[in-house]
Amino acid sequence: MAQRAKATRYHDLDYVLLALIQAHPKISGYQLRGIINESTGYFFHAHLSQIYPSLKQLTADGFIVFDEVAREGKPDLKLYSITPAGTEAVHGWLVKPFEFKATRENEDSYFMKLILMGSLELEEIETYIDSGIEAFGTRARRLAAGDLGLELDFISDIDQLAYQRFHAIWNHELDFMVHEAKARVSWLKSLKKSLRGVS
Amino acid sequence: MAQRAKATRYHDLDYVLLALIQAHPKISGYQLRGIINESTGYFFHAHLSQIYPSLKQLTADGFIVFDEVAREGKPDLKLYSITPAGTEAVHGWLVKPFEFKATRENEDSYFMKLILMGSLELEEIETYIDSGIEAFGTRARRLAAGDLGLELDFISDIDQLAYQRFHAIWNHELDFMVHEAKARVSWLKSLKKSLRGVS
DNA sequence: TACCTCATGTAAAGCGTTACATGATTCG
DNA sequence: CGAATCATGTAACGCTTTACATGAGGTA
Repeated sequence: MAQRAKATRYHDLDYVLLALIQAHPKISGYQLRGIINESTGYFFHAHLSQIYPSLKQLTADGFIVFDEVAREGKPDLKLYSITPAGTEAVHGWLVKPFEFKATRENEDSYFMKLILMGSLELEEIETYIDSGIEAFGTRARRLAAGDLGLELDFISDIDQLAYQRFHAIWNHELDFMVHEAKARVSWLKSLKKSLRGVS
Repeated sequence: MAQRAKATRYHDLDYVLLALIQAHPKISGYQLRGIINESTGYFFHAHLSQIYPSLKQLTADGFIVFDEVAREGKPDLKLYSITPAGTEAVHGWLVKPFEFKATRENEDSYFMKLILMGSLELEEIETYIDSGIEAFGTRARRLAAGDLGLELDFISDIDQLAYQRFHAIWNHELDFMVHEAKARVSWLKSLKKSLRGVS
């Protein structure tokens, strides 16, 4: 029985690295961390101790290759570039329909992925944006309808003033979430227009 | 040499549980999960396998106590209530100045904590809100000034159209982040007014 | 002199998710 | 009849963060 290597499970980090290497060939792991944490750090961040093993794996899988630059008294500098297999892998990830969940991390993943889509076809980007318009629109409608979100029923046995304050804060928070979801929809719509202007 | 127990490190979950038990005495771990995941789930969520050990620890530390309700063929129902020591602990956590960082998780922690502040004094809540107004205001100003945020310098060696698309998306994203930070400031300001109306 | 940046990497500790164990009742 | 909800808890697994190891050069 042929021994097949245990299938590697790729994470967002793997694809983010692949996309960044594609946008900027001959880049080091250290530089990649800089870009991830400075430019996309609000949505996504990674440590070198995650990046190095990931690059190792991606190299072993033939998605990237590196040139080694010897430097005196310092560890060799490894400058990575993407391979055709790597290009295919990122593309596959980018066009794979996004799975929406009602959490902040999930929404941030959506925006992270969008940031990396510059080299796709316009149609592909628009399909992705449309999926976001639908998801955030649905969310805004549900929140506004009170189907989900903040409920105060559980508060009991505390004084009336505290109850009213909880109420004021939670209601306000709910309004804000609705507002935010709506703002995202209109943001995505205006991005679509901008991209049409570019093509 | 007296053997001192290794100091327990408390996490946000511990305080969230404490605050929710305070707002709703005689509550079970299972019910707490429901409240956390349904009402605050967008900002914060927890599994039962985290909640049960946390409640155990909080009980051992004297912050909460429970009544055991026997049920036929089912595990005993444990209904928790907060102790004076527990009340003091949550209060200390709530009034401890919030440490702002430039990540989404950190911002969500800020809003999570705010949600639990209903039983504080108005002044304490306002101090907390003011710290948020300052932090998000500074963030909005910095982003708008281009001091931090998205930089495209790293993109190279790719075709002109892709570059322009990256540019369009990233600039748009930056605008959105500025907008969002400003929206938070005005949201916090209007919350302050609402709370004054309640007192 | 002490610290930060560059540059690669491994090891251990900590935290979060999934799976397991048990079992009654209700809903589709 | 299977799945979900209620209800408590432990164990294993996996991912994330911090610490360690090495070392040059520049800055405060």
